Amino acid sequence: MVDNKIRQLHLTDQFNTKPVMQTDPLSAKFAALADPTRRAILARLTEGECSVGDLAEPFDMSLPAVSKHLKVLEKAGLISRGKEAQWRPARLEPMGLKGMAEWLEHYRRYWDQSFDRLEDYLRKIQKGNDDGERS
Amino acid sequence: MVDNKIRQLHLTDQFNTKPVMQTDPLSAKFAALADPTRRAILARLTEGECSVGDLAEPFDMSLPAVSKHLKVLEKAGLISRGKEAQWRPARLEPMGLKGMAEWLEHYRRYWDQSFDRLEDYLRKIQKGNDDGERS
DNA sequence: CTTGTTGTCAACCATCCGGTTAAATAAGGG
DNA sequence: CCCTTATTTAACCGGATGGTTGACAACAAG
Repeated sequence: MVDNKIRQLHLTDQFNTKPVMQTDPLSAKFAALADPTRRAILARLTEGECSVGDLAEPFDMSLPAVSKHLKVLEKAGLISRGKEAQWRPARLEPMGLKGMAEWLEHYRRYWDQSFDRLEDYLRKIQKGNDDGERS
Repeated sequence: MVDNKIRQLHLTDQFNTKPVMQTDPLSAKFAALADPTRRAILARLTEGECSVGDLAEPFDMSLPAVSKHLKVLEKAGLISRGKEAQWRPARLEPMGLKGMAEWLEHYRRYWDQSFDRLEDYLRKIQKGNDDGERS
């Protein structure tokens, strides 16, 4: 009970980003999009480059929070940041989503092409496959 | 100022699936894929229905861990589970990825179509857009 | 040089996440 | 019945995540 509180005394979040952390690029992209705020930010950026303050305005959320979201998106390669006087405008990184799109494309046949017939087919060969493997 | 935090304590992970937790379906799907193990499980399932034990075998990981991953994938609607004697085989849910594919499709033009020309274009209109908005 | 605006950094906090081990459940087969 | 096999549940642990507040850096303009 008490040890829970003591355990992490001098390691704060920004500090311990260094020790661990080797996320592959694809995971980083998926993780970045697994948050509605960040998806909304991306959507907003399709309308054009935008300052942090303007991005933060529609979200009931502090500025640092938005700043963190932007950092996540940037690390994932989905946006890039500029520097214009005291503004750090964010813009969409056009190729950012390509990796995911390619990954998804690999699975396209499972929903897209005549999937009702395919679904039957899948269940059939699946039955056949692992009946032999287990025992 | 912001009191939208319910903040309950003393709830362990399986138990507190009930109190809070209102993840939208799209976030759940992206989050589910933001883990290489789960993506590998999906890949494996394209080869056919598979038992938990067989799924766990290539990953140096305990059985409960795999079971949890499967639960995440199931909640995200990416797989479904069967019941065959004492086995609970998992199979790919063909329509599971469709939502994400549609979301991504919405951004397709940002990387796909003659993007080098488009990139220029983007930066241009972005500059123009928010010069007027701020100040 | 001071002041206001914009944004980040640092520390903190509660919850979530991905793993563990140990125990419980489910089903089949002597 | 008991035993074995397959899987889930429970409790726990440490790091990651998403938010907060407060301090500070950078720049523009009086």
